[in-house]
Amino acid sequence: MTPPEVHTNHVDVEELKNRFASFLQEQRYRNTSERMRILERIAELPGHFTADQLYVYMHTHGDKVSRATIYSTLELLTQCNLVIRHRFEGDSMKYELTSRLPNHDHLFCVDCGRMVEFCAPQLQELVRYVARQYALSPVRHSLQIFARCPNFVECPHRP
Amino acid sequence: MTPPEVHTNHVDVEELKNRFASFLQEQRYRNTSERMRILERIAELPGHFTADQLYVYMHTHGDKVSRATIYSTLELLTQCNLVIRHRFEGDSMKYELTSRLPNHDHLFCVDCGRMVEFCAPQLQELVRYVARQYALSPVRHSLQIFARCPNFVECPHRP
DNA sequence: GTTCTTGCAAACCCTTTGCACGTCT
DNA sequence: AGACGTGCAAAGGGTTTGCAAGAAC
Repeated sequence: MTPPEVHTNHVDVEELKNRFASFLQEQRYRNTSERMRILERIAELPGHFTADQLYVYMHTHGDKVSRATIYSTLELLTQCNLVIRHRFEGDSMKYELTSRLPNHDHLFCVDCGRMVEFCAPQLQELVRYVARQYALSPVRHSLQIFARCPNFVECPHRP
Repeated sequence: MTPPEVHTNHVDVEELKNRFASFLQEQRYRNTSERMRILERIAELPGHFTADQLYVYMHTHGDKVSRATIYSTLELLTQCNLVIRHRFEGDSMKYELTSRLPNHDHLFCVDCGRMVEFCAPQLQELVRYVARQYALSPVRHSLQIFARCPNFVECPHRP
C-alpha cells in the first residue's frame, strides 16, 4: 500500500472537456453549455461531492443549472468514466473526478466518522483473481473498510 | 479463495432467538412477539432481502407487522450482529442473516446483473494491513466487484 | 425543422417520524 | 403505573420524471 497521490491540482480541464465532447459526439448526445460548465465546476471541487453540493456550489458561483440537469450530466460523466460514483452507507450518492485519485478505496472510522482514501495495489490482483474464478473480467470495484481506534480516547475526532 | 458454504439450512433458530433475547435484555429493550416473529421469518428466507420483501413475505404468511416495526427490528438485529446490511449500487438496503454466510463479499456481472457471493481470506489480511497503517482496528468491510463476460455472448443472462 | 435538452414542479421510492393506542415489565 | 413498542399515516430526503419552452444540430 502506498500513500495516495492526489492529482487535483494537476487536472487539465481542457483535456477533460475534450474527452467529454468526444464522448457526447460519439454517442450522439448534444454538446451544451450546461454540460461543459458542470464539468468545469466539478474540476474545481477538492474531492467527493453530492449532486446537491454541486448544485449549491454552482449557484453561489453564478451558474443557473437545474438539479435535473446536474443529475443527468453526472450520469453522462459517469458513463464516460470522467466521474465515479460512490455509495457510502447511509449516505446519498457521492461523486468525484476519476482523474483526481485513480483506483482508491475508503476507510471509515466508526467512532469519529473520518474518512481515509487509500491505494492498495494487492487489491487489484485479488479482484482479478476473484473475477477469473467466475470467468469474468473485472470492470471496477469498491472496497469500504470500517475500523476504530484501539483506544477510544485516541480517536482524534470522537464525538 | 474458497467456494462459500451456505449455512442456511443449518441455522438454529432457537439459538438466534436466544441471542436476540439476551441482547434485548442487556440493552433494556423489550422482548415482544413482533420482534421474535420477525427474526423467525428472516431465518426462513434464503438470502438477501429488502425490508419490503420481508414485509410482503410476513403478510402473505399471516403475520401482521407494520413496516415501521420491521425497520426498527432490522435496526436492532443489525446492532446485535444477527443481521448484516448491504447497500448495493442503486439499490435499496439489503439484509441477510449473518450466520448464513460469514465474511463474504459480492461480485456483479454488469451485463446480466447476476450476483455471486464469494469468500476471499486474503482480503481479511489486506483489510487488517490497511487499517493498521492508520493505527485502527478493522471492524468490518464491504467489497463489491463489477465484472463482465470476456465475450458478451457468453453471458448466460444477458438482456 | 426536427430532435434533444433544459428547468420547473410534481411524482416517486425508501425510510423515518409523530401520535394515539396497546403491551411489557 | 409507567415506560416502551406498535400501527398508521404523514413527512422527509434524495432522485427521477412529465411537460412546455428553448437550444443544438
